[in-house]
Amino acid sequence: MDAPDRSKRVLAALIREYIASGEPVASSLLVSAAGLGVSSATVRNILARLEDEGFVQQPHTSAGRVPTDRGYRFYVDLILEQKRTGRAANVLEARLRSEPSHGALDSLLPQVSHVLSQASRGVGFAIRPAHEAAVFDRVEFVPLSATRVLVVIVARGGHVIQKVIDTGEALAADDLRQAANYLNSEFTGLPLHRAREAVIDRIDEERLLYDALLARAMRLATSAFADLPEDRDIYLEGAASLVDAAPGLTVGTLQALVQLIEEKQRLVRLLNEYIDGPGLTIVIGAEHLDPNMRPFSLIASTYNDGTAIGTVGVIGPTRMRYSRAIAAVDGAAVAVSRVLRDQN
Amino acid sequence: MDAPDRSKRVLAALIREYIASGEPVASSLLVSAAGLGVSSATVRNILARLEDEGFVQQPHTSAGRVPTDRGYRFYVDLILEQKRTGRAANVLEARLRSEPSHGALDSLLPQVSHVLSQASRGVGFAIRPAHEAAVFDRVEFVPLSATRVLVVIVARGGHVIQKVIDTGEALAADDLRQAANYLNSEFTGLPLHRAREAVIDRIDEERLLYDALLARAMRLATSAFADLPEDRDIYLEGAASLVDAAPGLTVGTLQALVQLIEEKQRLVRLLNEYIDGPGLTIVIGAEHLDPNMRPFSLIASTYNDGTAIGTVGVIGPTRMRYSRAIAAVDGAAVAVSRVLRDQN
DNA sequence: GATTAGCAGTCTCCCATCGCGAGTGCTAAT
DNA sequence: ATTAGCACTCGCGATGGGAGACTGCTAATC
Repeated sequence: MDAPDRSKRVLAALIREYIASGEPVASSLLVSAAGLGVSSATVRNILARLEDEGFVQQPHTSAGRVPTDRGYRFYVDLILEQKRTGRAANVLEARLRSEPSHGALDSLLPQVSHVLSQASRGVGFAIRPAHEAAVFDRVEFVPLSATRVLVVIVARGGHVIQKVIDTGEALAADDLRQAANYLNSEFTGLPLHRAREAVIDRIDEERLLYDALLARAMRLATSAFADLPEDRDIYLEGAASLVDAAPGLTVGTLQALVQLIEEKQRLVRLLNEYIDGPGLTIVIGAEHLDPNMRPFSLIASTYNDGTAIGTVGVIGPTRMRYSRAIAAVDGAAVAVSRVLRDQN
Repeated sequence: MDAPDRSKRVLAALIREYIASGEPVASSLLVSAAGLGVSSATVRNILARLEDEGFVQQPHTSAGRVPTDRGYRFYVDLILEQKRTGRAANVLEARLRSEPSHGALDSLLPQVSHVLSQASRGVGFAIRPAHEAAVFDRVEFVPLSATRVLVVIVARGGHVIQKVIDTGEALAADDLRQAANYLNSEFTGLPLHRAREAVIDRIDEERLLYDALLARAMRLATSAFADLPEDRDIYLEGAASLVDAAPGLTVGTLQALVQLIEEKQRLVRLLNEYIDGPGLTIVIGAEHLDPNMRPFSLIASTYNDGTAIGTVGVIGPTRMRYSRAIAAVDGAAVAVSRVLRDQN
């Protein structure tokens, strides 16, 4: 192993070649394609070594080599070392800013998922920050029928959460307005989960017993803040392109994929298992916990709007254009963060 | 053709058999399974005739028969003749009513799509009524930031439509409230599209020039009612089960399917092409306009809440349990309509 | 001691061949 | 009109052989 450097160059070249062609790569092809000044026999020796080490593998004895997931991991780490994220971020940022939109997440994220899907050969996605992290700004009650009320919670940054509650008692529009005013004067600025706790604490205070208005406000607040939908809006595009990669996929795998698209919240759960901090998260093939995801790689990164954290990323076949995809995901995360921060 | 009646019985039996087994049906099997008192040779004669007429077909010379799409059409029409919709509707209705929900569409429709997906071997879906048909009840403006306002339009029946608009001028909470009050007093009870027209008419009236409040209200109303999101909420379940039917499907077909799930609005567009009135719509295999949909059948029906019309239905392989699926879809439409009407 | 040319070996892929079995169509008898 | 009987057809799976693609190994070379 006295020329580990050359080994690495060969491995990288092989992976690039395989990503481009999809065919097992022969030693002779490596010699001509990647201009290393050695013979195919030498390359064969190197490849044999790489195979022992688990970076490549032969579909069958007389075939060329194909990267293993471990090989891809090496390649990805190599890319991460020399990453220059700048370009992609700037291009995307310019594009996002040029949008005739309010620059709100609603218009940003679909575009991001679109761009990401094109950069990889797979599914691009973009997920909103979770409600929990949001900061309570204001609540508004809109009466729908005698006892049903639409609760509109406005979070800092203009993000809106809503749900319908049943009050169990008939409330006049005025009652609702008073309650809203009270809650808005009391709880503004608290993170949502803190606000919920604060409401619960307050309920124990005795003066509630004597103040009907207060009591009503707190009852409303309790059901308004309870069970906020866990759903995080998620934009997703390009699933159809994954079907191209399908030939050779298990039925189970294909189903896992379809379920991921059909019930988007699954994706959120999947990501929660992996992401533990800001920055890039990359999970390659066999590194997946769910066996059905093993034919795929996941590249994700987080953006934040100053308070809350959202996610953007890509799911594609393990044979993915990593270099491009990583730049795109990383760039998208940076671009979205920047656009959002300028907003507030 | 002196015993067309027997032909029909044979055809129906063959289709039932094929739907159950998925295997080409042999003449001998038909004799034993469907108790017609004739020999297999006779059945073969009948089958030869049915094949000439295009109702069945042989995968290859020495195989049993498989129904054609035309055969399925015959079968479906047969079912429709003797349909007794009652049972399924009642079972489902009981189930929907027992829900601890507010009986709102939000909780009704997911359940419907679930039930329908189980009844067929495919995708069950349920679509909300289009906004356009909704009747305007009340509007509410919730300020988000200096110039951004959340518009909440409440339709008769408690259905909520919302969008964010940019007012272009800073408006105080009081301004917004006055505007809302004015709009609510003027336009309540109008169908949404009529309300929009009414606003436009009103703008031409000259007194607007002299009344700042009025002018502001109409400006708000204009952007509030314009470009209401066309998106019709759509609940969909069971896409993964269609993948089972996949072996033998074209890549294009599989992609069409995935796109239908990924971008649900496509389904709405698809349905718009077919549905022209209330009641059952059934499109079988080759009857589809989109070639990629030809491996599938679609069964849909409409429900209505007194004013607006929504859709429920099923998409599955042409080899579908039609009898069960039709009963389920029809029943679901009836059940949803009944539950909704009792609500109002 | 690393590299390389050359060559034998291996394995896939493609094609043709060949029974087997299933189920038909046809014919002749009822 | 129905039916029994039988020859026939065709798909399917197994078998085998030839071509081609790359490799691993050996022995020569720098």
